[in-house]
Amino acid sequence: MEKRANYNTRQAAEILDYLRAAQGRHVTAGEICEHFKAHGIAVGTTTVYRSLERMVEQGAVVKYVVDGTSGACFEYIGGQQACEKPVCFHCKCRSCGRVIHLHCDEAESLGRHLREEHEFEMDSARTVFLGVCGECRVKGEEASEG
Amino acid sequence: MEKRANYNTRQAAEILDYLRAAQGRHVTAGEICEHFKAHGIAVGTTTVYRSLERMVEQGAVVKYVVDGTSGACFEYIGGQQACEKPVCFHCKCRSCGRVIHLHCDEAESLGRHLREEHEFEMDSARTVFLGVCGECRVKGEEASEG
DNA sequence: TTGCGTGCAAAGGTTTTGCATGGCA
DNA sequence: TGCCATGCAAAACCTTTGCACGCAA
Repeated sequence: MEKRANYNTRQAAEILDYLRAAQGRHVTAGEICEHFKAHGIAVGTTTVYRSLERMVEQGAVVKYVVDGTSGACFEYIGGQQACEKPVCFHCKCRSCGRVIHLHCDEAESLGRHLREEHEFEMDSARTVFLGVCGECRVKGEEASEG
Repeated sequence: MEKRANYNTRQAAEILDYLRAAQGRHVTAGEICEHFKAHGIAVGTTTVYRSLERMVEQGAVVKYVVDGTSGACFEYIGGQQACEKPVCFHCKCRSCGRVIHLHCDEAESLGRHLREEHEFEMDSARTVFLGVCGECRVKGEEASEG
């Protein structure tokens, strides 16, 4: 289905492994690089950035910017697109990292609106709504981070 | 009450002027610096960043981080009340990279829906709808892969 | 051979920090 | 006088680019 993924190189596999193991957490490119360095895993910085970029393009990974100064965050969502529903949105809590899956009409109608009124074709599989979930809001764990 | 705003310095006034004049548009710190330089207005880079930071703290300005590599965007909202109305949404074309800014009801109602039905408080300032813009769609530059 | 992924080193851009100066209450 | 904003220069960071090498088809 997908164009041949580049996950068959050792480096890409390492990156994906790390991403999978960290699922539910925010991971920056820098963090991955440090991890590799600390564990003697030979994967260069450039490769991390370029591989991540490809994975995002291919939809296996999503990228978002939580804070302009701490680097972009990446998250593996590769297997999550196996929803029967045609449209699936993801809401990610940036406090606890949990991802909520949505199949609601409102999101779909937003997509329709964007397409019809703004000529923008939203890619639901790759769009992540960032925010804070109910639990974390109650706990007031939101705190800081500009 | 309102801690004395730092708008009484010439520099802060210049920044605010620029921000007001650009209302409805997103402005980066770098853009402001360049503008000052181009017009012979003496305001240093450090001051721009620090003033912007204060204005954000004081609520006169909002800061968006749409893309980690192009600098944060700022927008003057000084006169507006701290209402439930999300300020702005962003649609990013992953073909040409352009970012479309939205202030539409549909996006707001999605935010409301998420809050009421899914207990999810979407952070509009950091959520980016990924997709393809009209122009690129027409050009068919997007290519398959999906 | 050809194409793609890799990696080092260096560049590019944004934002922050250190330290001293200047203005206003 | 005291506090805060300012500004220059340099540093710190994150990310991208140029160029050459190696591996797999």
